Formats: sequence, C-alpha cells, structure tokens
Amino acid sequence: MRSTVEKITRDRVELLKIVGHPLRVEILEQLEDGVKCVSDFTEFFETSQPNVSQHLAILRKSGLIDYYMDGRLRCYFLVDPIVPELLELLRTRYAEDLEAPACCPVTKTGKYPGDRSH
Amino acid sequence: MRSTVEKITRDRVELLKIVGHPLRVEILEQLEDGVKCVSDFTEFFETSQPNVSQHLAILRKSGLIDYYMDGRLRCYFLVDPIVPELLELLRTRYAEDLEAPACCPVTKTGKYPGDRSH
DNA sequence: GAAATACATAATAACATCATTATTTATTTA
DNA sequence: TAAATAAATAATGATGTTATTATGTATTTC
Repeated sequence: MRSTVEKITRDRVELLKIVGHPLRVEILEQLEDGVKCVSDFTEFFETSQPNVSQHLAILRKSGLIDYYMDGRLRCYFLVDPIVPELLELLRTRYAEDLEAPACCPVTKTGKYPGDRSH
Repeated sequence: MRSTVEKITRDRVELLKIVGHPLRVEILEQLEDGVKCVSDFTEFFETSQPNVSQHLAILRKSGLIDYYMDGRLRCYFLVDPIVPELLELLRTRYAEDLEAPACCPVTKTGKYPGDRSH
C-alpha cells in the first residue's frame, strides 16, 4: 500500500516517463474500462507475456495501478486518479495554436536597438 | 510552420516522452510566463548552453514551441495549447485513490470457482 | 501429488537518450 | 572589417530503456 504523501511527493516528470510508452498507455486505457488480468493483455496486444508483466511491474511500482489475486489470476486495476485525467487530456484535440507573443519583448539579456525581424 | 493535421496526428505517447524530462518541463514552465531566449535559460538552469539548445531543438521539432529572431537572440514561445493544460494537470494534486474495483470480476480468461482473496 | 496454468523474475543484447566538449554559423558592435 | 556575442550543430562516451529468452514460483486441476 502506497501512502498519500509518497504519491503526492512523486515526481511529475517520473509520471510522464512512466506513462510515455505505447504499451503502458494501452494498458492504462484498457484498465479504464475495468479490471484486467495479464492474459487479457497478452491476448490483446500480441506481445510476449514477460514483456506485459514487466510493464505492469513498472506501473505498479510507481503506484499507478495495483492488483488483487483471483485464483491464479492477478487482476489489475487503476489506483492513481491522475491517470484517467491524463488519458482524457491526451484524447483532447486542440485545433488552434496558442496566441503568438507580442513582438520584441524585453528579454533579460536582449537590448539590441534598431531593425528586428519577427 | 507545422500544419494542424500534422499536429493532431502527432502521437500522444511522443508528447509524453518529449515533456518527460526535468529540464524540458522547466523550460516549458518558464515559457508559460512568456517569451524567453536561450541565455535566459542557461542563466536560470546552470547547465551548459549546448544542452539547453539541444532540449529546445527537441521541443521545437515536436511543434511544442517555436521562436522568432530578436537581433541575435532567439526568442522562444509556446505554440501547442496542450502544453499549459498538461502542466496544469501535473500541478494538480489528488489526495484520494480511485475507488477499488468490485471483487471477483469476470475476466476474459478467469473462470475459477471457490474461495477468492481480494 | 503430478501436470497444467498464470504469471513473475533474471539475464542480456540492441537501441535510445543524455550531458559534455568542441566547433560552426550568424549577427552585432567597435 | 575584426572582435564579440548568441546560439546551433556535431561528435562522443556514459547511462538508461526495451524486448527477448530462459527460468522460477504459486495455484489449481486431474
């Protein structure tokens, strides 16, 4: 069991690194629909069972998911509430770029007069 | 200039991998406050100039940021609107875990009767 | 209790990422 | 035009990540 403090302290960059893998994103997306066991993933993803287990171990050690035993199955489920939020954000599409910055800002070191392109 | 289609097509996992680096997250956070040039970053981060430039190049090639010339300065700014959203999500803290799943779900391959721990 | 099932763990080689150092390019100032 | 400034690019070695292969462990069925 992972404490709230430990979870809160966990580095945000670590979260991105952990989720930033195609198979792990797919695992998390599957888990959004409910509990799944390892054989469900291996069947769906067409990769080796050890590979799936390794990625599940990474997700579990970081506290994003957990499992309970069901006979000889391990039933994995989502634990960290940031996961659905992050996946939802990734599904969101933004058509427009951010507003372009105003020309010629005062940068810390920039103090060049005269003609400036933008 | 990066097309909207190209941006929409860009892999979500790639986004996470690109943002998932401490220096790049800090660069993006700085850019939330406005335009910055390379020497601003090198001064702030206490790492080498080439290292900052390399990370800026990664961010720029992925379409997350861009720059305009200001004399001999390159002024970088945010382009992709998902960046502030993602950074904001990372700042959000969730105290509670997700609701634990109901015991004994019907998994694809699991059909074991009898006693089950949870 | 032996075989089968479900899964984890260990070892490893291929590949990617990173920071450092050195060099190059472009612009501006003197 | 020469020196200085601002930043990019190239090269490289170190480190980290990944999928594969092989093996180990616990549970259940026969």
